[in-house]
Amino acid sequence: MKLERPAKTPLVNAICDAIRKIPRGRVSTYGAIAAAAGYPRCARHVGRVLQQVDGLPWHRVLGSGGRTAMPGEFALEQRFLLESEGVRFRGKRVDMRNFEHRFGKTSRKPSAS
DNA sequence: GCTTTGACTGGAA
DNA sequence: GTTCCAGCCAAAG
Repeated sequence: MKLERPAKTPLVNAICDAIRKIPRGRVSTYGAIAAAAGYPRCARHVGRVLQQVDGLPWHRVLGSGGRTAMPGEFALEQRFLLESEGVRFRGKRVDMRNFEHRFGKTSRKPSAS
């Protein structure tokens, strides 16, 4: 099966790939995805890619600090999907404190400091 | 090739 | 604690 790749540019392709790396039950931020894709200053484009490219877990993508930038209904849809994956919420925001995915970095525990 | 826009970010009110 | 303003960067028209 071929994965849809409407990415005409490496930016879209990189962001698309980065989002696919997010495991289930985990979330990430636009800035983190953009940075993982190689464009740390292009967080805005991450959101644009999510709309252009379908098949991506857009519900796993949040704004900085877990703040959602979307309209109400989309936020509810997103929240429902995340809860289905086991992601907990902290009031109106996602508990990124423990559910933020790290690209390339092994989420190792602070054994020593 | 220039202009407009955008599912963002971070800081200040 | 949340909401508003201004800045950044690349893609689309």
